[in-house]
Amino acid sequence: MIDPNSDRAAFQQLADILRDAITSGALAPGAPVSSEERLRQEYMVSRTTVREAIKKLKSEGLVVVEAPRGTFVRRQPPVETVTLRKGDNVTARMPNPSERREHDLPEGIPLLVVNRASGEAETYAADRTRVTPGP
Amino acid sequence: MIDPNSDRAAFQQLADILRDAITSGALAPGAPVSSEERLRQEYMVSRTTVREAIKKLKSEGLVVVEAPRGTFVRRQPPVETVTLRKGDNVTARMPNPSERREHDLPEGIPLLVVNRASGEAETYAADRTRVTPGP
DNA sequence: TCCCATTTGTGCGTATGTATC
DNA sequence: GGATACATACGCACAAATGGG
Repeated sequence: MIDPNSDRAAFQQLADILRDAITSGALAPGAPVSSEERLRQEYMVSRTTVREAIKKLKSEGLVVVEAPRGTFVRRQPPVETVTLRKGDNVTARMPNPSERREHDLPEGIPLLVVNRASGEAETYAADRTRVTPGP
Repeated sequence: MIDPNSDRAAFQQLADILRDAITSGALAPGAPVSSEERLRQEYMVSRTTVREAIKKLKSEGLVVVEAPRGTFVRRQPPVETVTLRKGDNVTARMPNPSERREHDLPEGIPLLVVNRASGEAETYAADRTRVTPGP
């Protein structure tokens, strides 16, 4: 499963395996990912390697870690729509810690920034928001 | 500088210190961040702790690591504008590895996904793109 | 060209704390 | 209370790439 002699790092290979399982649906939203210890045994790597892989998936927004319950495939929350008016624009970036608290954002979820023509900026959790042009 | 007895983890405290330096402008875009070894000595923590802090800032899009040259404060690339038409919508998420390669995205930079009314989806590097409603 | 110091990447082990079950 | 599981933090080692002399 994992080739220590590959030029691709072991933790990357493990992340790839788990990512495939998630995106293919083999691991459904809400499903638990094997514990660090189980993954360590199954793939014959160190716990460090397992944790690096999990951290990668977390940064991609694919899993949430609920210590010490376990690691789970992210569920998709319902999406709300924000409407753009003329002169507005939208960008996205990663939130700072204060913004993460404010929006209750898990790691790996970007912030949608809506800059209104008035000069004010509104921020939204990207996993819960869709932006459309005004009617 | 770093309080080992604080309830805030050491690596978080270090990330906070470096983040402040960057957002305040004390560390300008393009400027090198001290090496892991220097930070380790300066703040009296392990290399693991330093690396956790750097990884945090990377996931926030604040720094780029150019091994083995060093770690640098991110420069802001020029921004291009994408126009939304009626029936389109925009979301954002973190890219998968293939998308990161395709757009040459550093870590910590989200992907802007423009879903056209036609059903096609376009993706853009969030740090180089601004989306506006059509005329 | 070659050597060397620097720096980051990766991986191992270990230990302690804390929250959940 | 005990077992499990994740968070944090320390140590060490080697590889690979860069840059200077």
